[in-house]
Amino acid sequence: MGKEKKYCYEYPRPALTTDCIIFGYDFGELKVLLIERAHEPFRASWAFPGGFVNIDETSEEGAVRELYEETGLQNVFIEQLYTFSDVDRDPRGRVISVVYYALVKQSEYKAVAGDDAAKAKWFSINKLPKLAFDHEMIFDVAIKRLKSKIKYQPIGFELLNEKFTLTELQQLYETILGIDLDKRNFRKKILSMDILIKLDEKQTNVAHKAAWFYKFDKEKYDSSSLFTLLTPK
Amino acid sequence: MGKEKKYCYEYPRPALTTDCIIFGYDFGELKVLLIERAHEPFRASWAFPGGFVNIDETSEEGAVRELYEETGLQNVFIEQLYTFSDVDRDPRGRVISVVYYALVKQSEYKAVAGDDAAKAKWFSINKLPKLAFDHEMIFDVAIKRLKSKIKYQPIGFELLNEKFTLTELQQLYETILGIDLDKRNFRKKILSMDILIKLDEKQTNVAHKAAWFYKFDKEKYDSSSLFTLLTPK
DNA sequence: CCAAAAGTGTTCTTTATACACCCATGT
DNA sequence: ACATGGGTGTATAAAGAACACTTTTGG
Repeated sequence: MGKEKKYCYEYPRPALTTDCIIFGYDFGELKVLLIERAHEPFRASWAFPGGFVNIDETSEEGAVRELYEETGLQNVFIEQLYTFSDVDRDPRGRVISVVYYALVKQSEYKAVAGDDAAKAKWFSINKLPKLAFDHEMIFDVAIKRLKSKIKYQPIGFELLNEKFTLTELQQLYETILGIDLDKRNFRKKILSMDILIKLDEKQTNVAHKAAWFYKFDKEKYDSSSLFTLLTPK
Repeated sequence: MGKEKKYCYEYPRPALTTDCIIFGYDFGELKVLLIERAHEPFRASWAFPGGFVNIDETSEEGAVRELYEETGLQNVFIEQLYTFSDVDRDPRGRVISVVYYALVKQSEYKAVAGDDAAKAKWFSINKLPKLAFDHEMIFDVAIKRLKSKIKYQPIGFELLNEKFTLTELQQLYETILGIDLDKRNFRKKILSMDILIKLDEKQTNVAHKAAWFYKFDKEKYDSSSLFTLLTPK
């Protein structure tokens, strides 16, 4: 009786799913969280977490829910990426997917691995396995968006801890953009934006001069307008 | 028999629609094309052209098809904007819409008014009527996207004729961005990008010095990387 | 000859880039 | 005392912004 087809319409309708590319950052590497699929199609393949959107929730609510169910993650930065609607993108039939991307703070990064419910695993974006469905295409769109977005919106903070050093922030930018940045110029620029708060706290137990911690000043950012970290090329 | 509900599924599915914000440019004004709705809900209200996506077409194909059916427009620049999925955005039930925006060349602008099939009408974006559904919200997203996009991608050309003068191009930018630009600086910048071809042709029958026509060099643009017309603020 | 828009360079200011040494801390 | 990464300033180059007059054309 679980297979009854009791929802009927005058015209055929596609199924609506949502997927989420979850970016994390660890040890100087940009990573994404993948789920090993338990069922056909693409059983045992890796895929971005996602699933069917309920009839009483928005696609974003669905993405947030699936994210929690499959990875245990909550309260992450999430934003709509693109809607994929190729007719043959899913062998089960017509399925369209509203895809989101999320950024996970380092403090929450570990939590995922500890979640026993899901077969979730972080992969460096340079060593991705073969992906299910059209998820390789989706990934390409996501990484491109992240690279371009980070240049003019301070979303980088979402991948670090609440408190971070300027060097950590710089390394994050270098990793995502794949380029080296000059330390003095980077600091000059990011500090001149006036969106960082220098905390009264330094690193401890480091075998070198301890760095000051900073945090992102969300209020100040929201009240200002956009900024640009790098001039677009 | 037209009302038979013969497409049945195990779980409820939202209906999938697509809408299209069509931007045009005329006499120094940025306009959008609206359709007067012939049926409930929102009968006699104005709305962006759109409709249900067929089961064998992508949302973009649906948008292109609806655009043609409702306005006669073909071969326009079109790009996905955002997917709207609020649970109560359509009184008929759960309907999600993958929304696109399109840019129409001036040479095709008139064609629309001549199409007798549709109750289509251009409205200045400063004098929009009340819109159906959540189309006011959709418009806000679209205009914001257009303003930000035009700063770093040469989509402005899609709103002019094949041949245009630099003054026309400048006025277009001024209209969309709502700011005045310096003539000499604008020309210096746009010409230095090397994406315009100066034609061997001038204006005729103008009561002032005739301006040279230019056209957009798509090949050169595609082979280069992004450019920036204005530094983001 | 008048009105209207086209076309054209230079100066100044702001922003970006390149670059090297001393400092604090743990081992 | 040494190895490690933290923190800082200045000079040069490039880009952006401000600004005014001459030219061409039709009426």
